[in-house]
Order: sequence, then structure tokens, then C-alpha cells
Amino acid sequence: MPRRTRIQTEKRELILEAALEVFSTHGFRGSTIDQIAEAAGMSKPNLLYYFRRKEDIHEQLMQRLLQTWLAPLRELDDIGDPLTELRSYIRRKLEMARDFPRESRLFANEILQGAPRIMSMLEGELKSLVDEKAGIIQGWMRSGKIARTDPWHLIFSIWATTQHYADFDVQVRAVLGPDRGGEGRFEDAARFLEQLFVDGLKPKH
Amino acid sequence: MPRRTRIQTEKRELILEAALEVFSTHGFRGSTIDQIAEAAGMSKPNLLYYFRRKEDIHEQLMQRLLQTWLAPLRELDDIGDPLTELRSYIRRKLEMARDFPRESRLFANEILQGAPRIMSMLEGELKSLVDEKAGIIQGWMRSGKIARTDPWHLIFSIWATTQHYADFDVQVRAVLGPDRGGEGRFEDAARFLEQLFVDGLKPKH
DNA sequence: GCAAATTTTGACCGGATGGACAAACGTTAT
DNA sequence: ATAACGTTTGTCCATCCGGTCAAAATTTGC
Repeated sequence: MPRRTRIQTEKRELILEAALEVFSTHGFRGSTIDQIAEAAGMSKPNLLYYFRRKEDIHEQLMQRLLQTWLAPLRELDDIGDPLTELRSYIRRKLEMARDFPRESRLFANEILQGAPRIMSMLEGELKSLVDEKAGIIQGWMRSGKIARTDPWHLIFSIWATTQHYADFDVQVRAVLGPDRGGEGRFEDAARFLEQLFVDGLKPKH
Repeated sequence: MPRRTRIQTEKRELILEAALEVFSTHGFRGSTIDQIAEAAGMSKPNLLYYFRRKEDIHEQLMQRLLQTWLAPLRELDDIGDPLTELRSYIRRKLEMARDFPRESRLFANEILQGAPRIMSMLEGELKSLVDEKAGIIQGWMRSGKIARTDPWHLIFSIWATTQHYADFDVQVRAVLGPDRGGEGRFEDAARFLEQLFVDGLKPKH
């Protein structure tokens, strides 16, 4: 537990905020300490006074990120109506993609490169959380509350579809064009995903 | 049209293959010419004889990639049964994620960083292709062959779910664990996605 | 107000990296 | 065989970048 002065607390926060911006758009290797320092409004040696190495900033950022990231899944529980529970999980994840796109991209960057720094977390904390929630979903399937399918791949598909709107944002906006690519795109996505996950594409007649 | 000798054709191909490997795991900035040269089994100056700049390699790779990438969507047409047509599009995309994960990651990397080198392609060629196919899908909806929903977001969700198995492969494998994370994961995914996109999660009773 | 502790800065270092270049080596066509 | 052309290599350079350091400036505790 390093004791921190007021200035240290403030400046470290400032640096982490700047680093999130820079890392999430250029990746770890693509970002320079100078860039981060400038974004944080300080000189490079000054920044290095607060974080001794570039990697320390990244590690700290990842540490925090993972907790935020798992939060919505932790909330998934057995008490409500299963379909409603899943719908609100999808909604929460989509809101995170909308409100924290930089965090999503930082995470995506790390996974894309093979997750060298967080692999143990994936195999440990993440896996056991997913296994636990998959168990709950399986219970819902057994009791006939939702259709029988693979709970793990269901979770993957929710992650994939929602994070897509953060990670592939530029592509989404490019394809939708100026008229449909505005802020409304998240509501359109929410409506679409709800329908997809509940009813699929088969026509009702 | 630069005229090429036999050796040039071969060596350029060798370099592009090596560069795909390196770029897709370390990103553009994270990769060095030396790394690519070594992977291609030649010296750095030798590599630079075939591609004058590192960026030229990347550009060439992107150029080709985009054509491969759009091919499955181009095949989507109006002649077959709509649901079958969409299912086989999903299957083709999933096969690409399985067989060409490096291409998928290279593409994801580029988009994540804001697509600086291919933005015009996204706004031009990609957008018009998607718009065209969205039109076909809308036709299917109007004639009641599939449920009414947003065709653009439908296409996004197919991209997201299938490419997830290439881009987030390490996470998928970490979560599934050693037993379920083997080669069979793509068949499980195929079964799951088929059910999701056709029937959704609502139970039939 | 002042000494001690903390923060900020400019200058600097060493290694990595993208790229240039000329000379050496190989291939090919006549 | 040899001249012209294509290929490969060793050497070198300039820049960038992560990180150090000591000195200067500022804040804090008494």
C-alpha cells in the first residue's frame, strides 16, 4: 500500500485517463510516452515520476478495466424472469459499448495480440465466472424457460454483438452513412438485438 | 503495371505471407521490418528491395484482404430460399474465421485504430455492397419470408458473431477450457449460431 | 519563515528501428 | 563468353523512443 499525496492521486488519475485515450487508439506498442504525457499536459520525465515504466501504466489500466468489464455479467442472476434477465444483460453491455468505447477497444487490442498480460485472468477469474453463469442459464433451459442451446456460445454472441458497436464503430458509422450513423444507431442496435436474441429471424405466420 | 520477374513474384508472395503472420499478431506499429524479413527468410535490405517501405507491404496486404473479405457477402443473392441463404452466409463467414484467422485479426486491428488506411474503401465499396444486400434482405422481409427487422444491423451481428471466433480466439479458448476449446469449438459455434439466428431464445411449447 | 520533502524540468544516454547505398554476387539473353 | 540486368548483402545513418539523472522549482510540515 504506497501512501499517496494529494498531487500524486490527482496526477496519476490524469495520466491514466490520458493513457486510456492514447492506448485505445494506437495500441500499446503504437503509443509513446511522449504522446501520453502531452495528452496529460505534462512533460515525459514528469510522467515517469508517477509511473516508472510505460508498462506500469498499461498494467494499472488493465487491472481496473477488467473489474468494470465483468460487472454486468456478475449481475446476471437467477431471481428474475430468464428472458428479461438476458435482455437486460444485453442492454447493459450495449450501454457499456456506447459509454465506454475506449475501454472496450483497449480490451480488444489486448485480446487481439494474444492477451499476453491478462491470460491468467482469462483462464481463472473470467472462466469461472462464465462457467457459473452458464450453469444458471442451463438451469433456465432445463426448466423450459428459454430454448435449449449452448450457454457458453450464447454468452460469446452477446459479447460479440454488443462490443462490435464500440470496437468496430468506425466501420458501423461508415456503412450506416451520415443519416443513420448518428447517435440513434445504439437504439436501433438495441431494438435489433432484442428481437434477434428473443425471436430469431424465422417469420411468424 | 510493373512488370515482374519470376523471382520477384515468388519473393513478394513470400514476404506478404510472412508480413501477414507478423502484422496480425503485433499490429502495424508493433511489427518491425527485421521480424518480417526473418519470418520470410531473408535480410532486411533484401526485403526492402521488393517493398520500398514497410507501409507498402501493409497496403498491399490490406488491398488483397478486402477483396477476400467481401467475397462471402457478394455471394448472398436472391435466388435461393432466404433463410437458407442467410444460414449459408453465416456458415461461410464462420469458415473464414476458422481458416483465415490472421486475415480477420489484421482487419480488426485496422478498424480498431480508426481504419486510417481504408476509410475510403469502407465508405465507398463496402457501404454500397452492404446497402445493396440490405435491399435484398428487405425484400425478403416485405414478402414475409423472414421476420421484419433491421437488415444493416443484421449484417453487423453476423460479422460480429463469426469474426469473434477469430479475433477473440484466445479468450474463447481460455473460457471453454482444454476440453471444449479444441477444434470442435467451431462446430459448436455453427450449431449455436444457426439456432440463434433462426429461432432466437424464446422457448417453443 | 524555513528546512525538509515533493514535484518538475532540461539535458542526456543507449538501443531499436526504418531506410539508404554501393559494392558484390547471380542470372539471362545474345 | 560477356554484357546487361536482376538480386543479395554489409555497412551506415538519422530518428525515435524508453528511461535516467541531477539540478531547479514548488509544496508541505513545523
